[in-house]
Amino acid sequence: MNRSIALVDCNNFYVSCEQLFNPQLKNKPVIVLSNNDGCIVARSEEAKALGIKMGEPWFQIKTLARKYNIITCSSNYALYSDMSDRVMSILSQFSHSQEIYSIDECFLDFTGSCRNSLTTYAQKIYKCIQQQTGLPVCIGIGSSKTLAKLANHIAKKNPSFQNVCNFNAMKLQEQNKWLNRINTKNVWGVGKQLALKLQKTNIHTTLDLKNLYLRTINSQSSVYLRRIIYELNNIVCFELKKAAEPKKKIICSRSFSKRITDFKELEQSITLYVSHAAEKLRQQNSYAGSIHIYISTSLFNKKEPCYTNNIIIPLPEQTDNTLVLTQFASLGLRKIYCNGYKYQKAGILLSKIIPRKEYQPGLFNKKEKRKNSDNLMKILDQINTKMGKKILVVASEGITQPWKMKQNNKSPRYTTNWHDLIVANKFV
DNA sequence: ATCACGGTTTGCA
DNA sequence: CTAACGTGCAAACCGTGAT
Repeated sequence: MNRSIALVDCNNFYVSCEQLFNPQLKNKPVIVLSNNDGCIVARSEEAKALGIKMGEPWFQIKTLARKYNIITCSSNYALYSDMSDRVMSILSQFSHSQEIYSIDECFLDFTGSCRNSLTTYAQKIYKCIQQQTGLPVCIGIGSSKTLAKLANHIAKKNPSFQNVCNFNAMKLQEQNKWLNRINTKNVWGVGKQLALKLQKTNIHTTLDLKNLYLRTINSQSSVYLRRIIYELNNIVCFELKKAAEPKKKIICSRSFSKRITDFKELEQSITLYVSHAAEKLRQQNSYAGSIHIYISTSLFNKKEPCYTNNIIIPLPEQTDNTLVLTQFASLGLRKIYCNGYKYQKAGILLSKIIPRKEYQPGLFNKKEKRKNSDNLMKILDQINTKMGKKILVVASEGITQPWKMKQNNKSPRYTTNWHDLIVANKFV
């Protein structure tokens, strides 16, 4: 049976969230910046029209921004993830199967529903999200995830579709006509490099790629590309993932707002990152067997002396204990730290991750010790959940963190923080 | 010749 | 006045030592 898979994607999600709580931003060029106010990660339609590109470094377009009165926001993840939760929760009510793919998009399975009515049903979903959250979304429907993504792309670019594009309600000829207008680099899983490679073999449009189907059996293309081609031909290769699979690696890294030379400050940042990663580790019920620490000077600044170093520390036994992990992290940092450099970035990586239930204690390990550690972490997480994040922290995170990322223009956390809401209201 | 392993690079979103 | 460019993850790739 042909599947009916929908991809729901919020339009310019971060910008739309900002506009929601500050209506003055509507119909204006607005952009949202990445962490540390580094690069552009979201643009309103008006900002796109001015030629501002995704991923561009902010400082490079500063003059342009001033000239056109482009409104610039730092990213406010507390706000975006809360709005995302609301959207996802509403969407979950429309389907028996939902995969949350990213902060602003999810797949819904509609296989089995009546085909003719699915477009109308999607319109209803659109209206419901609009009414209950105020956020605009687009919905693409196709018989595979890859096609759903493409249908969504078409709905986004062509206002005549009124936010919904349903490939499954379209004649094959018409579908192909649309695919022929889309460059391969817009296909899910095809990036800059693969698109270039395809181009060299004279494959330019998504229809070209789709038509490789019959010729692909013994071709040199990778398994991954073949799956994409199958999916374009209505054969499902990527199923919806019901539950998030546990991560095999957990990374936490940040750039600093100012260059760090001091060991103590580097140690603070590393401690913070380890705490964060360990929290994630515990959320997915895993232990890590190894921790990786790395530090580096700026990759872009050619004038300053360059130094990067890293160390991998195998842990004597797998753990999720923040205190144990931070201790090993500090030891590692001491080994790779070199005095006299201006550090721009630090990060940590947890690997050799195993499910907690697969843990095998060493021959001489005391069972109680493990139990105590588990309980301590449980209480730590419970307190931080109940009393607010960061009520309990490891002391070596430091009190003030002068290196913390730059966010010069962050909006209030309207939906998750009373204090922010009160402050916001005073200015209205 | 082949495999497992682990570090490094590449690619994508 | 100057300098300023994000993050997370998996898969592919590649060298090494063991069998």
